[in-house]
Formats: sequence, C-alpha cells, structure tokens
Amino acid sequence: MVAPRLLNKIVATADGRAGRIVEVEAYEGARDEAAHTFRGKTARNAVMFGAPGHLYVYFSYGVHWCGNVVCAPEGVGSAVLLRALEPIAGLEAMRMARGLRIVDRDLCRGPGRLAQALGMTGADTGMDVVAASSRIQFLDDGTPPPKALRGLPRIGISRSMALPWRWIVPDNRFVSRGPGKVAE
DNA sequence: TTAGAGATGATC
DNA sequence: ATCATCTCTAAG
Repeated sequence: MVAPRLLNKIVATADGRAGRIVEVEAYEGARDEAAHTFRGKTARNAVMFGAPGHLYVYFSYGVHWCGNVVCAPEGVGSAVLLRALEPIAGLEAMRMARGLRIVDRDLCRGPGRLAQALGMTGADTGMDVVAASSRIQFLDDGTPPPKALRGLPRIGISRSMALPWRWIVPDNRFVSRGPGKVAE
C-alpha cells in the first residue's frame, strides 16, 4: 500500500500556497466497496484508471470538492484521498479562499476544507502533480513518512468499513480527527 | 464540548 | 436514493 508513503510530502500551488500531508485515505476499486471505482470505469472516475500521479477531484454532498491522487498503475482504479494538510506557506491566500476569520488549524483540516484552501476543483481533475509546470504539485523536501504506521478506520463511509486504510501523522494537531478505533 | 440537521448536486 | 462533508445551532 503506497498511501502512507504520501504522509509528510508537500502539496504546493503555483501561487505559493503549501502544506504538508498529515492525513490520507486509500480507495481501491476491486476490493473496496467504498471506492468510486468499485463498479467499474465511468466518465466521472476515468482518471483513476489512468496513469498514477494525476488528480481526481470530485464534488461531494453537493457542497465540497475533494482531491485524490491516482496511486496505482494504469488500469487498477485506485487513488488516495487527501484528508488534511499542515499549512506551511501562503496561509493568507488560503484564508482568502476559505474565510478571513478561519484559524490556522481549520484551514486544511478535512478534505473539503483542504480543497477549498488550495483552490482545487473539478477543473483540476487529470492534472499531473509531478510535472513542474502544473499549478498544483507534490514535492518531497526529504522529510520521511512516519515509521511504524498503523491503518485506522476511514471516515464518513458506510461500506467496506473494515478496511483500515486511513493513515495519519501521529500526534499532529492538523489531522481532521483523532485516531479513532481500529476495526476489529 | 458535543450532537443533530440541513444544504445541495452529481452519479448510477 | 445515496453519498469519501461542512457549518451552524442548540443544548450540556
């Protein structure tokens, strides 16, 4: 599972907004009923069946955008949901996008907030986050992912709840929720 | 501090 | 009908 390796990587925008990834969830079509790709390829989820390193951004509950990165070889239909960032640069631009009174901790805590803070929308679906020319890029400043990680239950799903595919940077105050219970 | 409900639209 | 959510409001 490559998802936990995204922890501590950096997401940056061309206009100087940046945050460190502190929480992710994996979704994998074939064995995961909660994945958008579980029922096969459609117009909406097609990018997830494509090459890794590309964004899949979908509209959730009629209100929020949520950003994922394709993290499996072509044809698999798998991606990783970005659930929380620790803001490290461009906080004022994030506040401009989210609301001027939002405190630092709430800027990118939760997938919908994170997307709003970075200005991520459906228009960004398909973007190559490894290419240096992209508006949104993933960077590695050398900080390794945490060791001895344990998968936790995912949040806000009603199927495949036993799959422990949520990972957080332990004790980081920018994660969207506490560790929660591990599925039995 | 926590709990509940409503908003709102794409998808199948 | 079902959601990979957030915010507000009200109560404790």
